Amino acid sequence: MELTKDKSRHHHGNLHAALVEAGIDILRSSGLDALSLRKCAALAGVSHAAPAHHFGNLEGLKWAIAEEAFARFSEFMRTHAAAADDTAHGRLLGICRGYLAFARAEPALYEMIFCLQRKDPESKRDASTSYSILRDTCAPFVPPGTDPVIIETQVWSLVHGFALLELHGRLGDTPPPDDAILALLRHIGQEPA
Amino acid sequence: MELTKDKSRHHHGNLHAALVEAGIDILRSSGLDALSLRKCAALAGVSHAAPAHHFGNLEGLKWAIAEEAFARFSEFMRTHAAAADDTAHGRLLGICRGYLAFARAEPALYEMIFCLQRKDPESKRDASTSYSILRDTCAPFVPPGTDPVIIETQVWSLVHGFALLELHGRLGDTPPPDDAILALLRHIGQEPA
DNA sequence: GGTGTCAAGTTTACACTGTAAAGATTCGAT
DNA sequence: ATCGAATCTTTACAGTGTAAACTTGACACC
Repeated sequence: MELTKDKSRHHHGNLHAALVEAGIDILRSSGLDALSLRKCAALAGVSHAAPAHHFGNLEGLKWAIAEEAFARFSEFMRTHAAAADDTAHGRLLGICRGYLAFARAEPALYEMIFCLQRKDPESKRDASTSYSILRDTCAPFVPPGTDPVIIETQVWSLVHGFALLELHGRLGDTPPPDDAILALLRHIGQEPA
Repeated sequence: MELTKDKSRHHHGNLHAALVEAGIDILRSSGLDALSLRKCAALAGVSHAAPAHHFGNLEGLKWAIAEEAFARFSEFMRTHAAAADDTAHGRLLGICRGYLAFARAEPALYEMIFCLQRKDPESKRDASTSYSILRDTCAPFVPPGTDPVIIETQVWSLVHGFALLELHGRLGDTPPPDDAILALLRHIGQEPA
């Protein structure tokens, strides 16, 4: 993917993708606070007001980046889940470990995907970035008569919370190992003892 | 607490607290993106460069606000935990419900407390805002020979993740009820069945 | 082939932000 | 009473988002 446009041509051709790519580069190298419309424009070799034409405003660009980041997250999870375990618990632990691995490998993208807030309330896009891999992996643990969303949300909350506490430095210098936290999932879907 | 200073006097007297108070007001009414040094200064009736003298830069002000927010959170949790249940599980559920209640009542303050990132790495303050209420409440569930931090982190991760997923709108229009998610804690500290 | 239309970028402009530097004011210890 | 230091103001500057008017080029249509 070429980021900088051909200066001789007035039309870029694929500015939308180039700006998102530039944004991801900035996010990775300098973090969320460094992300700006003007820097993305400069990185794409385009005037500073060009991004507004494509995304409306900064929030629009951020959501476009989040969309692309979610696509990469999904692809990461798909390949990670390919290492299939034969037990349902093994698969569940596998995707949770993958989830944590992505959060650590791409912390800025992870926050864009799961923490970005919408200020435009009239935007019709649904913010619930549900991913079917989690649903499928949780399915074997849903007791009859209970809402599958409950089981999924329990798993998601535990892993998401652990990821963010660690990313935000709230767990001190030596956080507990992943499997110690994920051990709680051995009781997922069970009735109380 | 008077926010605006007496115009006749050059010294404010308690500008530090007044600026933090102004910041909390802005956070509550307009959210994190609206928080700025200049707005806090204006709300405190002081020149726009005054905050830098107290907090160094914007990040310093944010951490000062986070500190005050954490004090209020602690006070909230202390009074909330006062409604003591006689069982250890009842107490655990109680503080988790209180935690979620605070997150919903003060979402901006909650994010300041638990999500603010440090860019100044040389700052000596520890970001691990551990609160002893959680530790005490989790103590009865720590099996002999295991690190208490593991149990605390399991509880904290579940509740923190759930709170943030809901705050960030990732759980759709009808999130599962709190107790359905907290039901996972009935197995906290147990050996696998 | 000329023409109209429209999307894609550019230019210009403005208000707002953080932050640095230097000056003014006041407090407090001596 | 005086001097130093802390506190706040003033001034200045670079960077930011965003709106408006303008320019360029692509493309269908006759």
